[in-house]
Amino acid sequence: MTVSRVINNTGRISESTRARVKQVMEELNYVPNSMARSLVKQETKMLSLLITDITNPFYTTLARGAEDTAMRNGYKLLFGNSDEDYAKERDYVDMVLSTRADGVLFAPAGDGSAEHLRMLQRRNVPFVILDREVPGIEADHVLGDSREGARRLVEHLLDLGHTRIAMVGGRQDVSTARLRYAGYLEALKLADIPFDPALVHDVGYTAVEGMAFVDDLLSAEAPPTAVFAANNFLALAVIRALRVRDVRVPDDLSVVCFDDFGESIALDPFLTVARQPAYEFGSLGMQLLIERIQGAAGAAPRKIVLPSELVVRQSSAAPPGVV
Amino acid sequence: MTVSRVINNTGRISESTRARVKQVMEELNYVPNSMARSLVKQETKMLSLLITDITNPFYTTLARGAEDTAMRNGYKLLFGNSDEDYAKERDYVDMVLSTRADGVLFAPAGDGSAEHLRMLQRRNVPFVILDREVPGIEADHVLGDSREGARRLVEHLLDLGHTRIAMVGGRQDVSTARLRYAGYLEALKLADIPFDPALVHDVGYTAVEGMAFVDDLLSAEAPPTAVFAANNFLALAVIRALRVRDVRVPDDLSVVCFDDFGESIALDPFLTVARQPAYEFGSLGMQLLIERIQGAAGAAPRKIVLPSELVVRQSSAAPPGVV
DNA sequence: AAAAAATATGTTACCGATAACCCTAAACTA
DNA sequence: TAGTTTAGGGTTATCGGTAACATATTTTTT
Repeated sequence: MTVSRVINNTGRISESTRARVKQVMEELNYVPNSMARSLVKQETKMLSLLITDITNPFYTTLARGAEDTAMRNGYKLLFGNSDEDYAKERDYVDMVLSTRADGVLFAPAGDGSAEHLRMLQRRNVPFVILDREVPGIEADHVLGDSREGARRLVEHLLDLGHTRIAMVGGRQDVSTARLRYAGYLEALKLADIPFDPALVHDVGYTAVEGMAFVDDLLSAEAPPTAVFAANNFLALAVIRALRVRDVRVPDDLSVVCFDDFGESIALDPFLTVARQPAYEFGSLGMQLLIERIQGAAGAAPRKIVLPSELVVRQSSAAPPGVV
Repeated sequence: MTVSRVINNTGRISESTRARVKQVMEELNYVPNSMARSLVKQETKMLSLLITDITNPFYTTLARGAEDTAMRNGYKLLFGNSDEDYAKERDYVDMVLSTRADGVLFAPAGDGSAEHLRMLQRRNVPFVILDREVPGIEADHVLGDSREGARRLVEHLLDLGHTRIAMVGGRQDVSTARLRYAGYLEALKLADIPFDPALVHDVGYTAVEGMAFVDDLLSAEAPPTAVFAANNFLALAVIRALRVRDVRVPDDLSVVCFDDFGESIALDPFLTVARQPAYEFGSLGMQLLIERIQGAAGAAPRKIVLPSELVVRQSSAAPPGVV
C-alpha cells in the first residue's frame, strides 16, 4: 500500500520512506503491473485503433494523428488491421473486448461492421467511427466529403473536355464507395452527360488484381477518355493495367482518384487526386473519443465532415484530339 | 470455475451444462477479461513490436510480416513507434514492462538503446533485435547485410564510371549507418579510389531537413558525380535538395540508396536501391521470438543476416561526359 | 452389495494492485 | 494534563479469472 501511495503520489508519505521505497524500486527494477491496476480500477488507459489497410498511406498517416493525440492525453494506442475483412474485424473486436480497451477508433470494413459495432455498444465500449458510415449505427463520426470530392474530381475532368468518364468503384457495401459513386452521377447529371452503366465497374478498394474489365472499357465502341478511381490503390492498379496495354496517361486517358499518397514517399506526385486530411482524421477522431470517454461529450452523436482538396497534377489532361 | 472450464475446454463438463453456460454467455454478451486471466497465468499472449519510423515503408512492411506471424501463432501484436528518439523508446519499454508483454521485437534507435534492452533483460522479457545491432547486447538478431549491400551499391556506381562518390549517412551511433559507411570505404579501397572526407556527411536517418551541405558538395572544387544515401528517406531528401538547385538526376548526378519504397505505392520506381526483404525481417524475427518464448530455442543467441538485392533503376547512370 | 473408480461440479486461495477503513504516535488544543 | 488532531502508515477486501483440491453423484468392478 505504501508503495502504491508513492507511485501514485496519493495520501501522506514521509519524505524518508518515499525515498526508501524509490530506492528499493530501483534496486529491484520494479515496474508496476498495469493489469493488476486495471483490474481494480476498471480502466486500462489503452485505446484501440482499427484500420482496414495498414499498407495504405491514408491509414498510416491517420494512425499517426491518432497516436500523437492519444499519447498527449496519457493513453496508449493499440493498432489493428482488418484487411477489409469482416472475419478479421470480428476477431479484433473480440480482442478489444477482452483486453478492456477504454475506447476504440473504428474504421469499419463496411456495412457488415454494424454487427461488430453493436457488440461494442452492448458492452458500453465508447467508439468513434472513422471514414465510413455504417447504416443503423449511431455514433460519433469523422468522415470525408466523399460525394462532394468525387463530384469535384469528375467536374475537373468535364472541365478538361472529357465526356466519356469511366468509374472504378469500391465495394458497394462501403459508404464511401456509394457516396463517391453518387458524386460521380451527380457531376454527370449537372453537366447533362448521359450515364452509361457500361463505364462503371466496382471492385474492392484493395483489388489490385481483377483489372480485366479494362479491356472491355478500351475495346468498347465509344471508349472512355478518363477514369475516376474511387481510391488511390485502385488508381494505381488502373494505371498499371493501362501501361501493360500501352495506353499512356494522361495522353490517351486521364486518371484521377480519391486519396493522395504519402508526401514523404512520393518523389514525383503524378496523380490528380482529392486529397483527404488523413492526419486530422486520426487526431480529431481521437479527440472525440477521449472526450466521450471522459464524459466531456453530450449524449448526441457528433459528426465531423472534413473537406478534401482537389490537387491537380499530370495524370489528368484534355482528352486526345482536344486542345 | 465451471464457466472457466467451458471457455478453456479443460476438465470434464457435461454437454448439458456446457450448453447452458454457452447460452448464458451469449445472453449476457460475456467476454472473458484477459487481464484477470493474464494476472494469474503470468502470460499475456501479447507481443510488442517497436519500430523507429512508422512512416517508412521498410518498417510498415516489416510490421506486416511480424503481425502475420504473430497472428498465426495465437499472439496479439502491439505496435510502437520510437521516432528514432531514445526518450520515446524508454517510455515504450516502460509500457511494455507494465503491460507484461510476453516478448518484444525491438528495432533499436541506436547504440543508446542498450540501456533499454538491459531493462528488458533484467525483467526476463525475451526479445529479438531487428535491423540494428547494439554493442554490448547479446540477443537473437535479424539483420541486413549493410556493409555488403553498401559495397555493392558503390561498386555499381564505380562500374558506371563514377570516381567522386559522396555519401550521406545516418547517425554514427546506429550500427547500420556505421556498416554502410564501412561498405562505402571498402568499395573505394578495392577500387583504389582515394577517400575524401569532404564527400561524407552524416545526418539522421529521418533528417529530411538539414540538406544544406548539398551546397558545399556542389560548389566544391571537384564535386561528386554520384551520391550514396544510407537509406531511402535520405535519398529522397537529397534528390529534393538537388531539384531545388536545378541539378538533374541522373543526368548531372546519380543517386543510389539502401532500402526500397513500398512496391504497392510507387508507380514509377526511380531509385537504384539495395532492397532489403522487409517482410522477412518481421516474420523471421517474430518466429525467433516465439521460439524463444516457448523455450524452443537454445541458449545461444542466433543471428540471421538477410541479403539485400541490388535493384538498378534510372537514378544511376554514367557520370556526365562519359559514354 | 460394498468398494473402487470415474464423472461432474463446487471451494478456496491466489495473481498484484487499490479503495476504504483502521491504527499508532506525535503535535496541538483547551 | 487530558482530549483532540494530524501525520504516517498498516489491514482487509476486491477486481475476474484459474490452479489445486474437495465434494457429490453416478457407474463400474469384485
